[in-house]
Amino acid sequence: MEAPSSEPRKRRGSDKPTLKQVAEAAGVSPITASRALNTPDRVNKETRRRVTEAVEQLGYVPNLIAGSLASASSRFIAVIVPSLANAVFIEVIKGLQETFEAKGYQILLGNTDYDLQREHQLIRTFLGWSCSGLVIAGLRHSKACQSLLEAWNKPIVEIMELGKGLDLNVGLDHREAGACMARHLLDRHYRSIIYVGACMDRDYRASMRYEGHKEILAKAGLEAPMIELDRLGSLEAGAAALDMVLEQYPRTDAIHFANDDLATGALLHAQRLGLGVPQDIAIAGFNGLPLGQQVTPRLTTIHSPRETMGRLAAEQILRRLNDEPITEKQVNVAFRTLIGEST
Amino acid sequence: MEAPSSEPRKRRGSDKPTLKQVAEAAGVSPITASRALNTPDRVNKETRRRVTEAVEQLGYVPNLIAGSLASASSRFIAVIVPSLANAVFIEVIKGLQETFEAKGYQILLGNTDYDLQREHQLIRTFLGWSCSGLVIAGLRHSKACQSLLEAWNKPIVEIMELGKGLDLNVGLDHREAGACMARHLLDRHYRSIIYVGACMDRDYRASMRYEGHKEILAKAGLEAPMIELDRLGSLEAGAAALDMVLEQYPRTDAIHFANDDLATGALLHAQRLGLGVPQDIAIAGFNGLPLGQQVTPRLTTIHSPRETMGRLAAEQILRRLNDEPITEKQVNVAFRTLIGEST
DNA sequence: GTGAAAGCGCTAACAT
DNA sequence: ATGTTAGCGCTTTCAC
Repeated sequence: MEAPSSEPRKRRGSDKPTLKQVAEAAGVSPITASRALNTPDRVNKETRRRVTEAVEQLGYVPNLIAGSLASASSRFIAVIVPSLANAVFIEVIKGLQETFEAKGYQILLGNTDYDLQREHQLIRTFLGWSCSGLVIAGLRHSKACQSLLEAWNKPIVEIMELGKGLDLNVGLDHREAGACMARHLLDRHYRSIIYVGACMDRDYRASMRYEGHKEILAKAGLEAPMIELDRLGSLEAGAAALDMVLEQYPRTDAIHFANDDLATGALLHAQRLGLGVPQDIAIAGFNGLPLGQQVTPRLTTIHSPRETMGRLAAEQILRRLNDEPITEKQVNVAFRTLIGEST
Repeated sequence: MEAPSSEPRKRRGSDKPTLKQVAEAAGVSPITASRALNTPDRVNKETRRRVTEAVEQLGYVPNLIAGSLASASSRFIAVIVPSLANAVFIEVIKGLQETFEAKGYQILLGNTDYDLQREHQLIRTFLGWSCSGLVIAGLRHSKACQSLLEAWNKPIVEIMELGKGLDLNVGLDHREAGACMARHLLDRHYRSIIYVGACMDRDYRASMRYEGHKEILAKAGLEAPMIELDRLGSLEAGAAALDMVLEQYPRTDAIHFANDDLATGALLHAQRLGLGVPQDIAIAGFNGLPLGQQVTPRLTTIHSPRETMGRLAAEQILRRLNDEPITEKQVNVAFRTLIGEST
């Protein structure tokens, strides 16, 4: 028993082994143990062996939090998206995750639910984790967000849409994509073309595509009517949208949907109604999801390289973190038109 | 200018304001500032106001890493899944994410790619972040993993399949699900029934369903042939599988697919081939994805409540973290049979 | 190649 | 309700 003198207070909660204990077991100082684990080349081979052995024997797991505090960097990458319900963002995340994980970075995923307030909150939290970089969907943020990020001198990539942003940018030209599809529909001699979007205040990239669409139709001297659904894109919503179009614009010969979910839903619904696609009505989408390529007729759509976008964004960040030169701060991700039999 | 005496070395890299500076600006001690932010009720209203004001004015963002180190807890939840390519896991993650985010926990997502080695590595890393809890897909882990987790006394939930595991469990009874669909097919008087799975060494839950399927057919005195594809489930793979079945087992009258992707792919392909579903061949799936409910004929399948599973798993962890009683360590998530016109 | 000392920014423990 | 002190476990800085 110890003498009952006034002992200094202690508060180590967990009994997990620390680097200090590993060092003791290996007969070296903590800093050497640290080097043996983090920069093995700068340590004598024999020393290294003894440390590794002590690690094994004690079942030591490095406390990454302590390491991050001491080194003021965390190997976290903040990723902020507006929704997890949308397959598009999921695939982007997949590309990011794979690229970052391979380089030893851990993603911190945040979901704003299309709420700029929430976005700001998330960013504050993530900055608190001393992230090494940030990937965020979209170029539109709240004022507060904007200034928070401007003051933050770590790499930032804004993805999905093309444009000058805070730092780096990887995205596609939605206006041009919309125009591209409109041109295709005109080429096929459709003249009563309607655009159908869903919650375009949130999914404002869909309205960018509509702008491109409208512009092309205007050049051809055509009106560009638009229907906006008040719920997010889904097969069900697409089916409902077709009904609306048939009722409100019975003379329509082609529908340009804001995404493949809507378009495919409409296509399948047309079959249930006994309507011929494209004879009675042509249908086009956007995204190039596998689904649209498996239905008959195959959906005409524009393929957006989502996973690639994630990968490219991650590579840009990694380049910055490794002090490699960045040739272009703005990366225009090409899209590809998939012509099916639905138009 | 200071006297050129031997100053103690300093190393504050970033110039971000610290809690200490906030405290100074507010004219209180750091710990009071800390309390004003973390436990506002334990601080005088006026003091709180001054602190908040200082925070605003300095643009202070709390250093969560330092806080975690000091308090030995991080509000991180580790989530480990075998794949991000599979819609099933995405929806589970969605349920987890929403529930945890609402309570101020941050998910740390790890993807094993069905590699147990990788799983072990991820768990080691995540333990290093002092996670408050862990959610992991599946009951099968490597020996090393198992002992690492047994020694870790924080809440763990193993999800997807039902069974006694390390700690808590939220899952469904795959054997019973497979049996259930087999019974349905027998009720509909199909007798040449084949099971089609994909990479069932990885997706071993599909083979559990096959076991249930086989058992029921055996009771009816029927063989239960099985085809296993060597690539993961997808619409394309389902289409290819249908071709294989037609060639290898031409007398088949029903196919029980391991998942909806395969089943729907086969269903759409049958239409391309001019085969009647279910007259020429019946098709059943598993998962209850929206897709299968939008094709004609609608797919007969079993709906697994994936997002709910995520939510329930999160709630179990939260209960543990809040020291609330856990009534059942094992939660059997009910599935629902969706009878379409494809069988 | 190795080590001693001094912090990283915050909070638990123990006062008052 | 507020303050003082002593860490949390690691890495940086500087010295040998």
